[in-house]
Amino acid sequence: MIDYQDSRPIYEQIADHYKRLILVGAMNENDPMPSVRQLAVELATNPNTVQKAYALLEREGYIYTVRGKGNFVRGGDTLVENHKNEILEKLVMILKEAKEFSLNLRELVDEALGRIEK
Amino acid sequence: MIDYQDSRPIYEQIADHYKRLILVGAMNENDPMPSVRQLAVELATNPNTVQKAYALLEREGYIYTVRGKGNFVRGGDTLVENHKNEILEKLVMILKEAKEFSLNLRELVDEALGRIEK
DNA sequence: TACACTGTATTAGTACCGATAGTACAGTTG
DNA sequence: CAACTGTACTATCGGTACTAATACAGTGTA
Repeated sequence: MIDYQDSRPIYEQIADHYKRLILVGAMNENDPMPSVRQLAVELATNPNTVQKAYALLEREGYIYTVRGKGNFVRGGDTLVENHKNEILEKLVMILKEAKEFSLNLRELVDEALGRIEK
Repeated sequence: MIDYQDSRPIYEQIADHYKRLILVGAMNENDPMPSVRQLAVELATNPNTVQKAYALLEREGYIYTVRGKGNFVRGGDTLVENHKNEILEKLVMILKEAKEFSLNLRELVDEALGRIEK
């Protein structure tokens, strides 16, 4: 699951992995996350690294923590909605840049969509 | 021109500044760039930092260097075209992610465009 | 209560990056 | 030759990101 060739930090890879599982519906509300220690052993990394990943996920609203018990998946449509907004934000940023340089936004978007459909 | 509050490195800010000037047409083909040493003095920074910015601009095709003479703006439509492609790439990346999570691309794009028009 | 599990906090080591500095080299122009 | 261009290389300093080791703290249960 961890790709050491990948330049992205381990904690980020872990976070993204579970973010994906949750958004896709492979994990549901209140499902327990693996314990910090257990996952650290599995991934042959340090509990702190896992913890950093979990902290990130918590900040972004994907999981919640109960001291002494564990981490659990936070459910609801809010998650999907938040994720959608994240993507929307990025999209707006890029399009704003394009607009600054007088590019034709519609044309740009259509071209992009075209490349994906295939 | 340099914003020390900005977390982005100085050399990147310099590069972006001139990239913008060139793309917008404020600088034209074969216009001379300020000399490395001169610009360093102006910006109260180090010649090496400016050089790093110029090296970046050269790698990306925005300027060309003539040993002993200086750096000059590389012109032509290629630049605008390249920049457009850069943006297009980013756009495709984001939309691909959105698609993975079964988001409605058209809807997403329209929402983004809507936010910009204002 | 004791133990085994959970997460939390602190500190330390390592590595990398950005910026600066100094110095030396090389081509161009007048 | 002098004064300007860019180029190359090395060294250093400071900050920050990442990971690790270790100790601390809450929860649940036999």
